[in-house]
Amino acid sequence: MNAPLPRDPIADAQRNWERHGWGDVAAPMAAITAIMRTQQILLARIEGALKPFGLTFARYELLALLSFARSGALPMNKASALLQVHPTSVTNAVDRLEKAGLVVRSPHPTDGRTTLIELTAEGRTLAKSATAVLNTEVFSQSGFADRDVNQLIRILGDFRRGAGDFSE
Amino acid sequence: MNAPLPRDPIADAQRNWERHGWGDVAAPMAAITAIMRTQQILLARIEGALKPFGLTFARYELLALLSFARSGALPMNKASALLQVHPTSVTNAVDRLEKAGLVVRSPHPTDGRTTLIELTAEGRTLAKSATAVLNTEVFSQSGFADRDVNQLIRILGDFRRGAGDFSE
DNA sequence: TCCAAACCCTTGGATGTCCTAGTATATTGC
DNA sequence: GCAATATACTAGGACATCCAAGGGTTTGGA
Repeated sequence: MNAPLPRDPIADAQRNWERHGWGDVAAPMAAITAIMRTQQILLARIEGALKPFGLTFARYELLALLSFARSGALPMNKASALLQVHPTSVTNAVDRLEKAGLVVRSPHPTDGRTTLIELTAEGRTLAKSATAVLNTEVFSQSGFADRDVNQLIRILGDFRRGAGDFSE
Repeated sequence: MNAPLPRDPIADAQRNWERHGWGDVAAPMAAITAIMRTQQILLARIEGALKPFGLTFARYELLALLSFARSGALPMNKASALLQVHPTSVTNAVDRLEKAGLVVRSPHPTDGRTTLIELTAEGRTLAKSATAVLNTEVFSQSGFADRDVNQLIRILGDFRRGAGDFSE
């Protein structure tokens, strides 16, 4: 989009932190800010790749999750837990996916409180195509060295475990 | 919020990718998904720490940026470039900060197109307090090991440079 | 048995991000 | 000098996320 900046703004921020007497937390501040910016860049790439399918990342994630479920269906609360987003975000995504004919809501057979989300044939097909494009256009050219990918998986895995995401 | 999941959902996704014949991109997919989730966790912590100040992270970042500017003022387009967000996002943040009396818009002395954002005394004080809290409550207990922090800075720095953020 | 507590999903509201367009001001080039 | 192009900011709209609250369904203990 924009021309590259002459200097790394996050490295500058780190120097500012040090200069103002917060040297002991300047590095974690910089790491966290870098994660924020990296997420923003990656999300933009992903959304760009999904746009031709009329999907956003949030909706794609839900489709992909369903496509890996044995029956192609999951309770909404389970989807919320696995995607680690607020239940209302799932409601929102399902509303739009349903309107697009990619999923259907159906009542849970034994628990009246629960709603199942089910992939339609069209939804399953679209998920497959979108995954192929994401894989070839985004994930296969992530811009991370192979060694670094494994480092990231390990470091962020430790972090997420520490944050209480999973106990494994 | 929620109880920890029994297993890491991202590791599961990685296995699903491999099982479906996308083994060559399963690792980058997992790393990218982990970045997304980590960002979400960190953002929630930061927003929580800033809430008592009536600030969001977006608004805090702008205040912090201004507080490091020599004159305590910056053109909006410069802020947009340094924070690496869309100009309309800066407009939005400035609207709210101005309404809260933390910054003021003023015309650029020589360029009629440009608007300067300037910290008020109150804004400068609040930025200082908020920074202190963020440092002690979030950055100093990031949950990353020191070694990992440096790894992250290096890996994500390489990535951002490769993505065209800066040329340095 | 029966009511309170727990759980599930949805609605409505606040924010943030981006995109597209529109208005105003500068710069460029002929 | 003036028209065409580039820049800067803002208005309006689409989406996503979270929180708070409300209504229906289950569960569990008195």
